[in-house]
Amino acid sequence: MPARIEDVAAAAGVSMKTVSRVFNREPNVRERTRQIVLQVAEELNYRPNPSARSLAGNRSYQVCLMYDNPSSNYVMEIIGGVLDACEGHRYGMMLRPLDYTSEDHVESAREMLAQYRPDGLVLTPPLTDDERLLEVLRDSGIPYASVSAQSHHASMGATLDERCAVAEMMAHVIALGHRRIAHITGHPAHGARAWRLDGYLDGLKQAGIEFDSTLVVEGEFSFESGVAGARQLLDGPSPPTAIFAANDDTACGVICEALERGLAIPGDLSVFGFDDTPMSRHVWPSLTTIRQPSREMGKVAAEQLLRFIREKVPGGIVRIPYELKLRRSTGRAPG
Amino acid sequence: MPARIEDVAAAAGVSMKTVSRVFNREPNVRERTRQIVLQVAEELNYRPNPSARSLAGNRSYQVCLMYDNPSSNYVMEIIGGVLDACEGHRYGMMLRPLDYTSEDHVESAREMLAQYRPDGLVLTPPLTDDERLLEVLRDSGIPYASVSAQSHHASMGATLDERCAVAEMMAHVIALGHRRIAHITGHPAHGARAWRLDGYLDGLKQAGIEFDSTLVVEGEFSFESGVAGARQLLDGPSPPTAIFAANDDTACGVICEALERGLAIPGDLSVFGFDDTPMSRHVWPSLTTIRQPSREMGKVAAEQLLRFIREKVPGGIVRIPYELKLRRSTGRAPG
DNA sequence: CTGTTAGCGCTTTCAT
DNA sequence: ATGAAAGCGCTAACAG
Repeated sequence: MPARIEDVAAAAGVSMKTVSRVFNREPNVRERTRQIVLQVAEELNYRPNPSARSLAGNRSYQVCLMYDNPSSNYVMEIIGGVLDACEGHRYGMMLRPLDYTSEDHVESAREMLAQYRPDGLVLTPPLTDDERLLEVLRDSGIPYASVSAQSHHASMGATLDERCAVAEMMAHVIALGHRRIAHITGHPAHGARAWRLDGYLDGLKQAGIEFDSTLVVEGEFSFESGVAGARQLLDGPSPPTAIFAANDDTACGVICEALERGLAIPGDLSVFGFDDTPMSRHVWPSLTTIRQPSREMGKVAAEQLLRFIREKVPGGIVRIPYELKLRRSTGRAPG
Repeated sequence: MPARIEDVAAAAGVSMKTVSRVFNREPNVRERTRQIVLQVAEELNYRPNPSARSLAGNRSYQVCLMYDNPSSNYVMEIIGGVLDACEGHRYGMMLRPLDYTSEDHVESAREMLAQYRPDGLVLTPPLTDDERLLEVLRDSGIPYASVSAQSHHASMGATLDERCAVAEMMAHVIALGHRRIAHITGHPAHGARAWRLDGYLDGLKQAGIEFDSTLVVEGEFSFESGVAGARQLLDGPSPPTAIFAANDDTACGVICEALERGLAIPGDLSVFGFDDTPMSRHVWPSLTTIRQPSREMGKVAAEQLLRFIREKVPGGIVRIPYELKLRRSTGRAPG
């Protein structure tokens, strides 16, 4: 049987409450007393019982990560970040996959809240933009932090200036001589679709290149939409010399379709994506992309949340820096 | 405030214990009583409090998934499977990433067990083969199930006959006319290294092809080891016409290196991998590989574990079927 | 088949 | 700065 708080209290010659104070880092414990308690606890190999703590404290000491699997890599990075943040706070993490296209996903979220009572939530895109879900969360009074947070949807989280990042990458590609640059957009349910599209438009405008609507085709952040988009663009009357795919999956679809047609990359066509997934280094040619430090963002979001839970100080939205990754899929414009 | 078991008992005109029986699907409750309890609970929107349940029942109602991130996709699949299994049992899942190369990973595991007291564990490779870790688990008395279970390491879990799968794939490639087939092995810490190598040897033997040790080079399940292995093999005096890479990551490295040298795939070189990761469909040319239904395996392993936890019936090791995925990276041998 | 009683190990509240 | 007492909401053990 593991040692209980009572055992530690007895052995240290103090009350249970004092031991509790020490373990919860509460004030009003003499340093000397604290030392004794910690040492005795160590000797007895004491670990607070999480269930008892939760029950008595009326908190679950659990944070819930809700996601709608956009990509495994992305979610695993976020998971890692959230776990990192939880570590230091003696908090656990629970996972809740949600399919935002399903009719009852909001109901399912509500049910989860009722059953498991997490003390807070971390949300990833596109759930961060799901108004019906956010409404339920706000009604429930459970605090949440967003990865990829926008101030009108969340009060805390981590964010990245995707628009600015894309504009910067556009400038780079334009400097390589490209003028006909196409864009395959992201999925409409994601806020990122608009931010990345805006960055594309900004890039054109800043270079004084006129917008050509035939160079923008709809995608959905998938490999398949990259293949389809590339087909549409490359079959057009005057095809682009460069394609900005809204994420790396889409970019891989573009690369496949281009190679399939015998085009050289980047000789005939430059391609760039967004996310810097591991795959972007593992395809041929390696993919120029924009690095989004997802793990860091997950960690920061969770930290904002935990700070709020524990200290009731409203955590804000933290801006995380991006990074351009220039690889082999982009090069000088042909001709 | 949410309804408590006491409220339900009062409203239903029964004792707390009867309500408890109903919610825990225990026997000895008249069907009529059961109905009433369930209806009243529904009306009061009652949800059992997990902490109270754990505390009183001296169980955490949590399963811990331990992994040493071989690949995000793999882990996410397993997570999905374990969550699927937990769903029906009102169990939660906690995550414990472990780095088996770190000196203190066993200690860290022990600490986790002491703090969070999961009722059972699900292990993924290569932790399934980590004798020091397994010893700690057996000492602790906490049951565990393995994904990719071997009977001498685990008493329950899910397994897949990798050896047989590889041999079957070898037969296919040999039927395409290949004789000089190389192998880039997996990481030595994984049991899979040996199983897949054995399958390769079986394949050669069954076709009466003599084993050539210069055609086997060491890898480690990484993209980079694929690149390095391909270099070594293709630079040799009489290079192979086909390469079996121990997993898809490695195979991608092989493909990249081959394309880099201007080789046509599968015209000059056939390549095949193992795992059927999403990437295998998203590279060019698409990759011939062996499908391992990881999610299903995670689910089955967790189910075996949960059955054991709840009913004390020793779960066994369940064999899961594999599937050959013939894609574009393999073709007739040149010449 | 159903109920009663006594905790589980901690935190809360209030007293000192 | 520290402690005593009273629960948190449930299940275990036993009684009927």
